[in-house]
Amino acid sequence: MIKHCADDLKTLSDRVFCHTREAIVEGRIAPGSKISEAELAQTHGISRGPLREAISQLAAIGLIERKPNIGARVIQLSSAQLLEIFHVREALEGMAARQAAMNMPADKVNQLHDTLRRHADQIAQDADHAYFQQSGDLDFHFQIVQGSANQYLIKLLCRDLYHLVRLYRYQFGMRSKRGPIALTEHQHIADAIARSDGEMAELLMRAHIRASRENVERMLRAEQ
Amino acid sequence: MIKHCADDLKTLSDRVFCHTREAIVEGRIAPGSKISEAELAQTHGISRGPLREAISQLAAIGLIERKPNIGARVIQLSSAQLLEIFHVREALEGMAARQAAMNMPADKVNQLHDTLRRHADQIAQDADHAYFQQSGDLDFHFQIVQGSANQYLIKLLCRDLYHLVRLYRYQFGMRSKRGPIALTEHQHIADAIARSDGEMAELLMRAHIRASRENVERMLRAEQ
DNA sequence: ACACGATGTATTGTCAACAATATAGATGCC
DNA sequence: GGCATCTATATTGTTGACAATACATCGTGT
Repeated sequence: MIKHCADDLKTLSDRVFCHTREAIVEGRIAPGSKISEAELAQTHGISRGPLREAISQLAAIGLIERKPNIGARVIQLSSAQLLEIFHVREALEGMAARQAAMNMPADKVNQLHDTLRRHADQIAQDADHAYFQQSGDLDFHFQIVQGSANQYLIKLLCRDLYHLVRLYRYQFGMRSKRGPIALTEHQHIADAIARSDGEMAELLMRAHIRASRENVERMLRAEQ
Repeated sequence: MIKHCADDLKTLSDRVFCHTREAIVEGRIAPGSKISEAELAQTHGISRGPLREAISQLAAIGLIERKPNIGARVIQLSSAQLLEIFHVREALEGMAARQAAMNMPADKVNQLHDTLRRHADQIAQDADHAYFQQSGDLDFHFQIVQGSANQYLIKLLCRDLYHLVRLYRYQFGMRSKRGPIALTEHQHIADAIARSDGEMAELLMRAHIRASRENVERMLRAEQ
């Protein structure tokens, strides 16, 4: 299970940043809603100084949009933006999978397989695969990105992009039947990494994300 | 020529962010040097409030590192980090070139060719190709990324990564003889985009960045 | 009834003082 | 002499008040 907030957050702005990020991502703060500095400061019991820094950070990772003298709003992903994110993920995570195949140490590969076994169990039990889709999926992707050993890539994906992914899952609230299929794809990717087959790992990862995107596209079309 | 600072920067923190970013990227603030809030605030004639927001933003784009209760330092790119950035660029700009081949409007393609003609002139005149390497090269890459029409990708590259690229060029101060070769590669990429050959555009862009990286690797080896 | 402008209110941007933490230097001890 | 500890200083984190900007309300004229 991923820990989204480090627990050694020393400054107020870091703590509020992290809490507010989770609140946004989990939909407790509605998409598109305005963020009032005074109000948020009061709910957290802090002054506006550190709060504004937290808001800056949230804007930096793209979760809120800020306009000078006007204020900050939680972003509302359009379907176009959603697909953009998928395209970027395809490029970056494809690369991550390739690098992971080359750099991931044996014990981390074992951990990856453990994770997948847990996911298989959960899918067997959980009829509508809610857990897997919301949290387990990202768990897998996280581990691979971490395995790439490219710090810049890790920061890009784990610090910024994945929170947007989490946000859209709440915003669009999609629940496909892809759970079991996705798990199989995950297993094939993990196998390629285990054999240090970077080429194949990238190919499979790209196909996996593309399939996920195409699934979303279908659902978007069906929606209207 | 790229404009790095928008001129409608309404708030103090935005202005100081932009100025300081340029100062760091151009080496006027030494890599690794500590950033004193009081000092910087005084030189800009502002108070520490907005200055701290500017520092947060600089940390968000990765130009400085900040530790709670200790302070902020300008980053000092290790050669390993430099190569990481090249790898990420290869993936992202490869994708950008492919998308640009599909989405770039005709007039923008013409502009791209104009830029390359100007670069050819400059290389013919400027014996050591200083201009081209420092500024012209990024000019070309900027236009292609813009042509991808993927807003998230554009933000990723233009807002964050390119400033790191500019920084390393000052930090490592490399001056290779690749100018003319790079220009040729640029022309081939532009041609592929003009024919809407996305596959080829990506291939050529990746090769171009890879060649650039390998050149840097050679120079790093030669240095020690 | 509608458009435009003035006024008052709410919100954001900025500042200067205060609190908390870390760094540097001096002192004492082994 | 080297090391730990305590103290003084400098730097960062936080706060509440003030200034500037945007928004809503009301009024006026056509």
